[in-house]
Amino acid sequence: MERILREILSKTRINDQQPSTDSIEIEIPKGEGHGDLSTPMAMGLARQLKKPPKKTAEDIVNAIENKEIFDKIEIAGPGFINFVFTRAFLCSEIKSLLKEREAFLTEDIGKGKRIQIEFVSANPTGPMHLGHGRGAALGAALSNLLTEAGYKVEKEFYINDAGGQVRQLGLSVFAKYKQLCGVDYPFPEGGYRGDYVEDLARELKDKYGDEFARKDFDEVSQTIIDFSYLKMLAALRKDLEDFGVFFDSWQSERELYAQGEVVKAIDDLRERGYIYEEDGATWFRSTAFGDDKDRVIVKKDGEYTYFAPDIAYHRKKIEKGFDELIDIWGADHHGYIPRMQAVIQALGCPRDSLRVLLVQMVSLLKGGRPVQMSKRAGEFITLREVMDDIGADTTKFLFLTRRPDSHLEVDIEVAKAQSSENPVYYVQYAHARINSIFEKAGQEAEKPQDSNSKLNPLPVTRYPLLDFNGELFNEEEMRIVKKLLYYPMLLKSAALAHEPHRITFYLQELAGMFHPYYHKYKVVTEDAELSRARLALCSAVQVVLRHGLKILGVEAPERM
RNA sequence: GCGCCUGUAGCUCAGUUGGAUAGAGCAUCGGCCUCCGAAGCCGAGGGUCGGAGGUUCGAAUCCUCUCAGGCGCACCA
Repeated sequence: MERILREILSKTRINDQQPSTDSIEIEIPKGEGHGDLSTPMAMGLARQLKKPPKKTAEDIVNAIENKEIFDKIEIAGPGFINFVFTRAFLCSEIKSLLKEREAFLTEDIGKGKRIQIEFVSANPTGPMHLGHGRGAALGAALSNLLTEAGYKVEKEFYINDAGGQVRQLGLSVFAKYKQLCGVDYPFPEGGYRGDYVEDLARELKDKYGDEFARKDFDEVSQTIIDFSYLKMLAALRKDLEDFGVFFDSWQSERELYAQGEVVKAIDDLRERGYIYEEDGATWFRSTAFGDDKDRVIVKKDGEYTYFAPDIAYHRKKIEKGFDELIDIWGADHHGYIPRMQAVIQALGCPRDSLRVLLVQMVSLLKGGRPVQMSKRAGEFITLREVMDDIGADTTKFLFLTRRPDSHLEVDIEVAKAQSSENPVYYVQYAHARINSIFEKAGQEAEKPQDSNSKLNPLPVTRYPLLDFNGELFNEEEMRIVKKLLYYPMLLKSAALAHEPHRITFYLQELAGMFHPYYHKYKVVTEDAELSRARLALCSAVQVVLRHGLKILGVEAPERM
């Protein structure tokens, strides 16, 4: 309905000026009594035209040609124009929804533009914590959202398999392995201490026996490191899949080195004039694009800094020809944004072709007490544990009911206690409930009817009920109708803002309208025509719930 | 010291990119299953939007200052 209103408004001429389609703001009024949709456009226009807002609003209203779909158009407050649609129009929109489904719910704002989203990218040196889970839930939901909005999305995981981290893992496993072989060996400073390190050592011994017991780490480091990190990577992947998160592409850091991408990237920047040597090191002039200081990419000792492969990595992303890049990082990396955007600009791309979304940390509580989350200490709660405790759907929903940049506290005890009354079930329950309404309707339809029943004898869940009489809708039903018709607007704004959590809230609101309605009115009644109308509404609610849940990556169960 | 994020109901959080009278879920209290699913419904209480100025038709939202918490400020990854 927003689309149609926008079209109508864009055709109005005020003082020979035609407002551009994009400049027209259309809002969902907060409270009732301000129309079904409203626009503050007169207030903005009034300033330009130097006329009173109310007068401008009148001019706009007078310029509207096609008024049949409106029941009422009011000018209110300082100059809002409030639109009330006719029941017939709203119902015809619901019919379109039932008929066109996804096509009705979504709008192609992406126009096939290609976006790459890189997220999680957890080091393969240990299990994922809740912060990774938050990033995973967000990245997956965002890519679903943007896909629905008409973008071509690629999901990528960057594997840090080249640096000191995986070496540290290898060293830790090696130390444990030696100990298992009965050889005294010091555990590395700052090594990884989790139980999984011992598990890896044991698996290593199972596979290779005492083969490495008398060797130095340097002699066998590659084998040990590869063995360890590949196992960890496989575990990460399994956890992510069980969490319902899948990637299209896995980019290895090592591969960037092996294929000469790192050297190429530095050469490229050098040609563009952003590389210089000083104090025996090689620097990238990131200050040219607003960074605090220039950054070293090759150290005095000839080693690359971590930043070098990151440059190569992002250069490769650009080469792949994406229209927009999105990186989802933990908030503790926010200091890298300026230098990464400097890279993008140095390579000739506009600054905002890379958008970095920060996911704030998740602090974990257990019965009100903070849990230390250090890998060193070896005690931390993993995404896997939480998932196993309260379920993947609940966990995802939990993350997606928060803005990504809000600091999130999760009390694991509370989460467990609430798992059976979690908001996710509230939404899923509405979906399942509608399903059982249709089962009931199906049974009723199969019963031998004595007289004039017009219930559709077909399996009603599979076929949209296009033939219903919207005149029969009561006030509550009309409110649900409008709520459903707001969904496409919401989806669009969520996609533009890159904020999937808006969908989560919408779904709770929609379910929050459906459940009371269900309690108050019977859907399947003696009155066949009324039943058809109500079933149509239920079907529409279900279509929207299913669509929203799908974007969030949460199951829409038929039964619970 | 500098930078980024966050301060909204007892708790956890939304607030449509500056819109109209600030919302939800938990928690608390009181009710509802012969009736399409009680993972549900109905009702009640609860607020100086951290604080102070400013911008304008209009501010929880934008600007300045300030207080509190978190996180960053490497030739570590």
